[in-house]
Amino acid sequence: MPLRFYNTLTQKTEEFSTRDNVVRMYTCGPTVYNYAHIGNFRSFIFPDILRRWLRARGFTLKHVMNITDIDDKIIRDSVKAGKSLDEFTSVYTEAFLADTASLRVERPEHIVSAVKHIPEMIEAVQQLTERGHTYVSEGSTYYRISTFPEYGKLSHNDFSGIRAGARVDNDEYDKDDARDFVLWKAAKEGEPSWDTPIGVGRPGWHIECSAMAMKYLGDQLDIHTGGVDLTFPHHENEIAQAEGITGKQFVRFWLHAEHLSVDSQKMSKSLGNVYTLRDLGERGFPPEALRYLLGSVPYRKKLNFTFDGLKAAVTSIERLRNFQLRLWNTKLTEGTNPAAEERARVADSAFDEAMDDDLNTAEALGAVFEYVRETNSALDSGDFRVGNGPSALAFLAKFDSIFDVLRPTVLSVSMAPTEIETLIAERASAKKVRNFARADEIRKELADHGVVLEDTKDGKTNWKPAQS
RNA sequence: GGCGCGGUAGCCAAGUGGUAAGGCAGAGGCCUGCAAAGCCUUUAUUCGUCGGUUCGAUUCCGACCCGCGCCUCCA
Repeated sequence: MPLRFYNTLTQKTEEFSTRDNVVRMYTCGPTVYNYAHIGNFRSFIFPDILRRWLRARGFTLKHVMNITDIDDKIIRDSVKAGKSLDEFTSVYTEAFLADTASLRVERPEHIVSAVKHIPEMIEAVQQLTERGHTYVSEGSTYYRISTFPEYGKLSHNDFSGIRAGARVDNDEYDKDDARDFVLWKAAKEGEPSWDTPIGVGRPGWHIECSAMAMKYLGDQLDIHTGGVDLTFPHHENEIAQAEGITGKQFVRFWLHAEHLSVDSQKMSKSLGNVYTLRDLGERGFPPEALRYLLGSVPYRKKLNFTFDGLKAAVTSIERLRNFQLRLWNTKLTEGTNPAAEERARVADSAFDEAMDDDLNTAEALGAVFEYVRETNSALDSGDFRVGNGPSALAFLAKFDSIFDVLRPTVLSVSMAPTEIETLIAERASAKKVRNFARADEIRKELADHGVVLEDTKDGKTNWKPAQS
């Protein structure tokens, strides 16, 4: 079966390909008015896994993500903090980039700042005006959605019941129609603004994504990702803007990531269940645990975050790492077992098939763990030979090229390797004379330094860092 | 009210018109001086409820119940 994704636009799972094997992809990035929480990261780990899988399937990526560094909340909070826009947003932009880096989220080819693209947004608004899609009211420019009959096609909302031209009373805005949205906001006292041909003011939120996406990716994108909550109105408005200008289909595939809840409830400050990556770190969880947890549930399925789930992720990762260590450390007998090669082949194709099916990571992991169990069993029985090593390591490497969790972030070992080896040798001598008390004492000492020992059948002792 | 998603073992979760992947946790066992790691057995006669279609439905259809999201800013 070919690679396929569920497309919000058509509400169907569709085969994916591009003419030139280049994927033009846009991801709605963060609004940098605070530290990102773990729910936000689901929306960024998803496109990361998507990127990695597309590359594994031979595509070249041209991926753009925006940083929204001008909007109402930013203005509100920066004023409150007594900081300039740039002073205020740069803190959270840096934090976001650091967090996503520690979560091993690959950097898109372009990370673009909204405030650095004001001219592009002005031009987009002007083009919409030329095409009769806008009107000005009290200095602000609005998009008149009655000029875009297809409005609602992404969110599958029917807006035909809303009367075009019916004046809507609204405390804040003076719009002709309730669904019209602002493209350019007239300047207000004490707020940052730009003096431009379309007036003194600042951009509306929606226009930045359309303008920047088209600047870097052209008129038509292959994939656009974002959280489900952005489907309406943000992405609907992006379509109205871009297609209002070009008359061409803006995006072929709209992919939306479901939300994360915490203890079955929406994250909110009042419930005290908003967690950041730093919070998890303080509780002893490394970033890859969150990465695994968020990646293990298919992106279109709601995910309920619990600390038990996070612990399970840690244990699962450890199982995979142990397997990798075993492959590295075990002395294998000569030869190649065809059955083991077949297992690797079956697991590999099951993994591919699962990922091709709209990134079914849960099923892909099922293939991985089944393979690990069977191969551990073969290692126990000696049915796994030297010649089977490469296919096993290759499969594990493929898994890790997508999930990227095998490399430990924190090496909690607080002892030099030579010293560890010396103690292991001393323990071996103690064991030889059945001085188990001394042997256990040494093992305890090493454990206190974050070192876990494993005695193997052939009398060797391996060590590994303790899990946090 | 409109649009959309979901209800599968203690928890997370995959899946199919033909009789329930995988992970975590629990229990028992093998291995081990003891551990660690690993393996084996065990844990859903059953997939929200009630009807229907079918030789056969968890999987299709209908109704209902429950949870959630969006419809204003939101990943």
